[in-house]
Amino acid sequence: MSSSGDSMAQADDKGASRDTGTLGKLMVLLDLVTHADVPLRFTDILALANQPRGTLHRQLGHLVEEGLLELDAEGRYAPGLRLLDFASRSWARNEFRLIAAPHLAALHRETGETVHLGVLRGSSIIYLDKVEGHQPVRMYSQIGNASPCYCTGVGKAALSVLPRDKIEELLPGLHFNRFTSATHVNAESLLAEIREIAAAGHAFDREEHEAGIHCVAAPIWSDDRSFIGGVSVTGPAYRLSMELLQEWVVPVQVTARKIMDEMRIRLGPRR
Amino acid sequence: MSSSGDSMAQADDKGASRDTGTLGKLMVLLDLVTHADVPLRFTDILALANQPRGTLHRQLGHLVEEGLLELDAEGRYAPGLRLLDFASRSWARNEFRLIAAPHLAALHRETGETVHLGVLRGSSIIYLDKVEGHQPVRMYSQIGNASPCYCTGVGKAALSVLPRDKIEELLPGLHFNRFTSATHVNAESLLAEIREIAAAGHAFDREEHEAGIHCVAAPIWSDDRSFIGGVSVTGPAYRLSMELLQEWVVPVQVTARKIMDEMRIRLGPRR
DNA sequence: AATTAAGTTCCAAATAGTGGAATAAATAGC
DNA sequence: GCTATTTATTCCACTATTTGGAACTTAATT
Repeated sequence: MSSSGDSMAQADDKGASRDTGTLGKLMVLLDLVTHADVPLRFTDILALANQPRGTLHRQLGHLVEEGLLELDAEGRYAPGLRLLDFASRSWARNEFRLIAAPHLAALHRETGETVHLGVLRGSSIIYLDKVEGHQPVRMYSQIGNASPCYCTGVGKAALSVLPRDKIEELLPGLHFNRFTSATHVNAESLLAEIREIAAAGHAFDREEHEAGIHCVAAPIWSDDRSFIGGVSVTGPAYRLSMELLQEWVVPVQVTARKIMDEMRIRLGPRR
Repeated sequence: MSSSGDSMAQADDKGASRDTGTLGKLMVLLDLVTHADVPLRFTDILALANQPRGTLHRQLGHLVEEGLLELDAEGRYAPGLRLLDFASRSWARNEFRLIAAPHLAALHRETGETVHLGVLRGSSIIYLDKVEGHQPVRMYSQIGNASPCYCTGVGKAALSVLPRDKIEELLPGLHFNRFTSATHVNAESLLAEIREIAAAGHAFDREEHEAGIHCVAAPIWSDDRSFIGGVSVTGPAYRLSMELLQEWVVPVQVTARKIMDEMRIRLGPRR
């Protein structure tokens, strides 16, 4: 549940809003309401969205009518459940996840720790799958979550295989949020580590996103780098010592390799 | 995984499209692409959407740019991963689910079978949670899925507490899809069973949606009936005999009752 | 190389969105 | 219980976006 409230994991570039006309304006609103962690009243949204009252009112009305937002009896707006239906289909059909699933399970068996699969979207990592120990997992608590790329193992691994020009496009747009004392807070230190990761072929996260959580990750990419993600093994710092993290480097890399090999076969080599 | 491909679980009423202007048109497209079970090419969508080429092209472009759809190198459109981020937030914050979760777990412990929690949205049941045995659940395979109301235990239980006028609004819009030989295929037989269910306070599903699957469900509703859902225990027909189903009726009803009581406390009595 | 199909761009006309202001409804204060 | 104040909703002349037919470009096929 904890990491669910990461105050701001920008799902994509912010500033220069994309030119998607009416849709773009509505998506900004949807983002605003879904990223808040309590239902918002009309006036709250009015303040955040700076738009004229009339306009905002109609826009919210449309979003509600489409089931993307829900309006309760007390006049508060919350994310709508239609989003779940869309998402379940998006997830069920995702080819990358389907290919990776058995390899994640194998890695989980080998390490006994939680395994994550993530994809780079804009400057965020979207978690696509998770294999966790023992009890039934509250999956939505992690899957689908967008987390920043600069403070997660998968994120930093992904950045390490991003072409130079794409990195330079992305860096200026980052808003560094100091989650812990170990979080990167500027592009320079991040870039320096990215270079080390690129050379080593694996990334660590030592309590950069969440206190007490360690992680080791390896990147996954398509030949043309149009697709970039990563796989990681995560666990509590007291259990995943530096020695143990080091020990999982190869298994994680091997898993990433196997997934990439299978992608090349199933999705064709060029991409 | 199986029920994930239910060819058509209409997420809401079809025919008379709601008046949500530009957004409505785009949502129809998004629905179209997410409900297909393979990625669609431009021409495929052109045929399904009957819209002019130019218009469709721009609309798809906007959806892609916003991350709601993804366009691969071969020119095929698939659901976008941004949908996952929205959904994970929608799910994580859903109060009904949060309230129900411990009661579902208790029911699972008592019965040892799979427990589902669903909400009525339009003429579909959207599954909000699932507690399943043993191994880590592939949650998205069921959670978030929209299934028809007329052939699921939760769906029929929900209909049984829907006010008369709402039922009559809903029935004509239903498209009965014969999933098995036991599926209701017309409003009359459905309505007759709904009345029995209303009197009894519980619903059975005996292989109406999926062959070999039995289920017993009880409705959950807010005082003003603005919110309607249900809880169910599901399992293979060979194990859940008619006798055993009968035996779970009370536990399922008690669970529903407890959830409703807690909703009244936490969300206020009127709704 | 020619032919067909698939995808992309263009722009005047039609439509839908905008935003300020007025109205209505709900809350709080007296 | 009435008034003041905050909050939410409706209205409509003005403006911006969407529309859709056709022309154009690119890729695949014969």
